[in-house]
Amino acid sequence: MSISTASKALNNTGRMGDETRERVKRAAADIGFRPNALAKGLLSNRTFTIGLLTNDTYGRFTLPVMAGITEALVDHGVSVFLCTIEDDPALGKVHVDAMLDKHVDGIIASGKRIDRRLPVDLSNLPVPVIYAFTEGAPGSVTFCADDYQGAALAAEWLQGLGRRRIAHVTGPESFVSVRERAKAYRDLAGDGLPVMYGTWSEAWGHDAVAQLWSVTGAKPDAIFCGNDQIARAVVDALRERGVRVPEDVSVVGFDNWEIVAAQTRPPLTTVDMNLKALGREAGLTVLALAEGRSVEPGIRTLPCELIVRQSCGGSPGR
Amino acid sequence: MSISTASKALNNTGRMGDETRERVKRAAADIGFRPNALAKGLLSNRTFTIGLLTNDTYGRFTLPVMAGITEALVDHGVSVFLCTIEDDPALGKVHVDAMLDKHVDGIIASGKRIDRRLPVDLSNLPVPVIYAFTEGAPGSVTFCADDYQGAALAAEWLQGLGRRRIAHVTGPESFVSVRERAKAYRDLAGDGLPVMYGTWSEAWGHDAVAQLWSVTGAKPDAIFCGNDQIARAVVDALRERGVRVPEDVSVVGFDNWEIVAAQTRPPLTTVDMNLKALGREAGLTVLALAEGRSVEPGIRTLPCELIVRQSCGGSPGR
DNA sequence: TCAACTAGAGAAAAGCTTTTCTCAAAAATT
DNA sequence: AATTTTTGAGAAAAGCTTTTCTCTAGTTGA
Repeated sequence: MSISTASKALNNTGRMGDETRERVKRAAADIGFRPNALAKGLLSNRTFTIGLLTNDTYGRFTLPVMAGITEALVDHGVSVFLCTIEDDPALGKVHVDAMLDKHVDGIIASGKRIDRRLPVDLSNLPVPVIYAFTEGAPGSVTFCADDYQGAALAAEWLQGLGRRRIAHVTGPESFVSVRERAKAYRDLAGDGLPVMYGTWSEAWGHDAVAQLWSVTGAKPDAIFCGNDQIARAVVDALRERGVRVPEDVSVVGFDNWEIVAAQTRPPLTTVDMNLKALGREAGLTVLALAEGRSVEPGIRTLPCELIVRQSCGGSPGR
Repeated sequence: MSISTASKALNNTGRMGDETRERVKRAAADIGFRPNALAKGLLSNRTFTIGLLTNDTYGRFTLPVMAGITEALVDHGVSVFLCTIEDDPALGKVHVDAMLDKHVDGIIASGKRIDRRLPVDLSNLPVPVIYAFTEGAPGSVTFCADDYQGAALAAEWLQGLGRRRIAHVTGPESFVSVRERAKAYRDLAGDGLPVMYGTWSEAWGHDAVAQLWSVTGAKPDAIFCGNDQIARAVVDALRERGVRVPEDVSVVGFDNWEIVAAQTRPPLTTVDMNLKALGREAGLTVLALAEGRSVEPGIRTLPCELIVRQSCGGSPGR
């Protein structure tokens, strides 16, 4: 039995007797034969391997993205190198070089905010690069969540519940996401209340509540928070003041970070950016590029989703 | 110029004139030549690639371990496939098969508790397997944190601060880690107070405080918690009751999960399991095995470390 | 001046698959 | 029965490096 015949039998290519083909397959199964992906890759220029580059050390955003990528690609036999670079250009280069040496089929760059680049040059690489939840190079394919739509979802939900004096306590104005969310808030629910910019910390959530409740006059009946950590602190601060959530004030978070949103009392109604779906899209896109299919460049915005828990009142159906 | 001469020049092997060697190197640098790792791997049976298998979807434990592995191995040119399998044996097999096809140099299995196996058979694999923060097969190399020592660290710290009535609020007794920590607590500080087993949730932390403060008589002057989430809830519950932390009661957590420990008010003094160091050791060990060096099998226990913040009083120097 | 070495460079094989080409034998056609 | 066609299988090359072996030309010593 020649090697080439065996190869053809296993790949269902070439022409040969059914009996021979079956015999080869059985024998291969018997000895537990596994084709060497290295040899295959050497020949086909496909390694069924991609690299995921990120500077999100905690994995807050990258892990869901990664889960999506893996979910989409595992069926295609693709494995993922995860490379965490801590805003260190040298480390970034080392990892990218290692990935290129290993002939990854493509690279997905990810991060922790959509208006910052990774500290590494990914232009003119011999493999396709796509960006997910990080700023992409001009002319590249970039996936990100629709902050405006997500914030609108929150604002509309609060209004649908009858809330009229809605405050917005959010992160630093330097973030594009913050500005987008604030814009949606102002367009839909910003009736006179100024947006309160701060930091992404619980401390800021406490502070903000203190500020809101220190002034005389009507208090907000809802607070839309820039992320779940702020929302959690807001809920805690309100409770400490004897303000009931959700009876007196509804609170909405952003991110749907289970670990925070579900542990808050009451659990947070919050906006989910669908990072897993984003990862899936990114994975399928990089695969398409790796296979030579052409993909329209540009920024693809994926819709957010409102996860209804108990911090607003209302129920999933409204 | 022949290919073999070039190869020898670049690898500093063979004998040839210095001038020739330099010329080759310069030319290689000029055209940006990168040796193909696939071809190299085909020949040497080393791919400089390892797989990290885990069922810890949130990455709470796996990400620090991964960071350690990467840190230790990136200098050796090793890249890491991260495969998250959600307690799904079929998915596990798919990932392991994909890794074997790609001829990883080794596999590190990790998880979210040290007394559970991953739902996938890693025995009799053609590559070395080592276990980090998950239960290993008999005769394997396993790394884990020293729960007893870590808990002892906490207990001794509290005693050193003059605390005498120390309570222990922890997770489910079914966890080996819980039992180990409770043992250390009882050996060192369990003067009559029963260990309070519960769940790994903030709700349980609140409950436990309610229980402790509902009985008449002397209250604890310190609470050693089984993880940071419980500790956080304990601190919150105490504050809500008007009990001052750390003046009236000292609280110690476990895990040093920054996201929780640092956001708690006051920030938590807590036990760090040094998962990054654990990852480093695991990485170096799997590399050693891949290189054919022999490694003593058994369970390697790495010491924990106390991270002093403000929930106990005291200062890093005591 | 000739023999024996040595230095430097190239040729070839190995590692594992897939694919294309070739070839022999069997089947079908005239 | 002879020729063409089809079928099944093997040989060889390609993909990229490294390593071992071979060979030529130049050098050294007698």
